[in-house]
Amino acid sequence: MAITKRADDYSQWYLDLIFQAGLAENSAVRGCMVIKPTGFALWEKMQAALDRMFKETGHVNAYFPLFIPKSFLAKEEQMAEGFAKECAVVTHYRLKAIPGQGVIVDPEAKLEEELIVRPTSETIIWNTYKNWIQSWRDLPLLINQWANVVRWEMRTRLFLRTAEFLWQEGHTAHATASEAEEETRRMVEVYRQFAEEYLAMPVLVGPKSEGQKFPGAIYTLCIEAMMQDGKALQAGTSHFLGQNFAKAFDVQFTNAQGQREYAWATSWGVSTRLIGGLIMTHSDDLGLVLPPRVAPLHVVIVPIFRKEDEKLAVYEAAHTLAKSIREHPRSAWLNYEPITVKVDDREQHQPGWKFADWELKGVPIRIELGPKDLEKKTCVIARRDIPGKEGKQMGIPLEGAAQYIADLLPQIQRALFDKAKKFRDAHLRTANTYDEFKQMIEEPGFIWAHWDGQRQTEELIAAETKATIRCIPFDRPIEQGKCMVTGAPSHGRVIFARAY
RNA sequence: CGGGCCAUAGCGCAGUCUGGCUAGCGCGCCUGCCUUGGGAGCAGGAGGCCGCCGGUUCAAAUCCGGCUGGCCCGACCA
Repeated sequence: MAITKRADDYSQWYLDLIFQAGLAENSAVRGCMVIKPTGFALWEKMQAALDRMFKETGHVNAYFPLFIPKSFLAKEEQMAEGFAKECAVVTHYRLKAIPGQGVIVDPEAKLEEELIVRPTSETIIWNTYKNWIQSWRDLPLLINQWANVVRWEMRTRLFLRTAEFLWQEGHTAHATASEAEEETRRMVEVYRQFAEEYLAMPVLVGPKSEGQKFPGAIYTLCIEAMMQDGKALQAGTSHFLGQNFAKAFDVQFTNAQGQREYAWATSWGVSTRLIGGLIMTHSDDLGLVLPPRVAPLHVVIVPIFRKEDEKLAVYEAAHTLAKSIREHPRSAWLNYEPITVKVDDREQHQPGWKFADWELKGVPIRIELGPKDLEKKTCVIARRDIPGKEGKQMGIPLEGAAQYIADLLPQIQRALFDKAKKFRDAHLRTANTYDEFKQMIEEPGFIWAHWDGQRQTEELIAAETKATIRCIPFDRPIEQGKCMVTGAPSHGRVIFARAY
C-alpha cells in the first residue's frame, strides 16, 4: 500500500508510484506498457499543449505508415547502423489454424520483402517527400506526426524506456541549410519552453556530442533534465539532418535560379518518456505531484459530514463551489480551458483516506468542505506541492474561492519550477581533474568539465565512469582549459552525467 | 545472449526442505451495522485445475523429469 520512500530505493519508488497512482502497468507483451486512463489523460494534456505550439510555429499534422520496407532503412547508412539492433520485423502476412494445436505462422505466406515496424519515420517520410517536393515553392514542408514507434529494447522501464512508445515526430524539408538549421533551433526552443513552462521542468539546452547524436544527423540539439536522483534524462531532441535523407531518397527540387538541389531536413521528437521525467522531477513520497498546466484535474473537493442533514448541506455547497470554479473566466494561461473540478462523493471512503488518495494522484489543489466551514461560509484549501498542515489555508470564503484558486494555480506552477531549478542548480558541480571527476560522479548531479572534443575520450570516460556528455549548453561560459583526461585544449566545459 | 531467482485467490505472500487432515494469511472485493476534519471499527460472505505436461506413490502444492512464462543483475538505448 505505502509507496517505497525515495531515499530507500528511488527506482522502486518510481514504479510504486506509477502503479499506485494508476498511470500505467506492464502488459502481457514483454516491454510494452498499458497506459491507464489517468496516465493517458496526462499525455493528452501534453499533446494538446505541444500540438498547439507546433501549429503556432507553422506545422501541420499528417500520418505515415507503421511499416517500413526493410530496404528503406538501409538507404541511410548511419540510420541502418543505429537502429538495426532494435527493430521488430514482420516476415509473414498470415497465420494458419491447425486443429487441436492452435495457430502457426503460415510458411506459404512469407513476405517478399520484410517490413520493419518503424523505430522512427525519417525513411518512409522522405521516400514520400520525394513525390511532394519539386520546386522551391513546395518548401518549407513542415509536418508533424503523432504516432507510436517500436524499439526492441533489452531492458525496459515504464515510460522511460518501453519497447513501444507514443511520441510526436516532426519532419521538415527546407530549401537552404540555414533555414533548416533555424528550424532545428526553433523546435528545440519549443521543447525548452514546453518543458519549463508546462512541465515546470528546468532543462539545459544545446547540442549533443558527436557520440551522442542521432544516427543520420549532422548534429542533434537536446533538452536535458535532471531527475531527483541526480541522473540525466534526455527529454527532447531536434536534429539537423543536412541533406542526408534527401540524398538517400533522391529528394531534389528546382530552386529559383532553375538549378536542381537536394532538400535540407530536420526531425524532432518528444515521447511518453516525458511522463517519466515529470514524475521524477516533482513527485514525492506521498505520490504524484502534477504541475497545474498539465494536470488533467486541477481541484478536488472532499466533502466532510456526520449526519444526513449535514451531508445534504455539504454536498450542495460542494457542487455550488465546483460550479463557480468551473465557470470562472478562462485564462490564456490554461489555453482558455476551464479549471477542472471534481467532487469526491465516494461513500465507501472516509475523508482521511480521500486526502491520501488525491495526494497520491497528484491533484494540485484539494478543498476540504465540512459543517464547520459551512457555518462560516468558508472552506479549507490545501496545496499538493506543500504537503501537510503548512500547505493548508483555512477560512477561505466560498464567495472568493474560485478567484483564489485561479490565482493559486500559477503560483503552484511557479513554485514547482523554482524548486526543481534550485535542486538542479545545487547539483551542478565543476570538476577540474579526472580524479576529482571520478569522485564527484559517484554523487548525484551533473558535472561541468573540460573535454577535448574527441569521441574516443568520451567513450573512455563512459567506460570508466558510466557518465556521458549530456549536453553542450548554448549558454555555457566561454572558458579556455584543458581536457581533464588528455590535457588537450578545450574552449569550454560540457555537461557530464549518468543518464536514464 | 551470459549469471541468479520465481510461478499457490484480483494483488502481495506463507505452506514445499521432512508427501497425508476442509490449502492458509494480509490487502482488496460483496452485504449489513457503525463511522466520517489525515489512510476507522465490528459481523457475515464470495473468490483456488497450487503455471503446463508427464513420472514415482495407497496418497503430490510438496518428490523426480521435461516444458512454458515472468522477474532481477550485466553488454545496447528516446
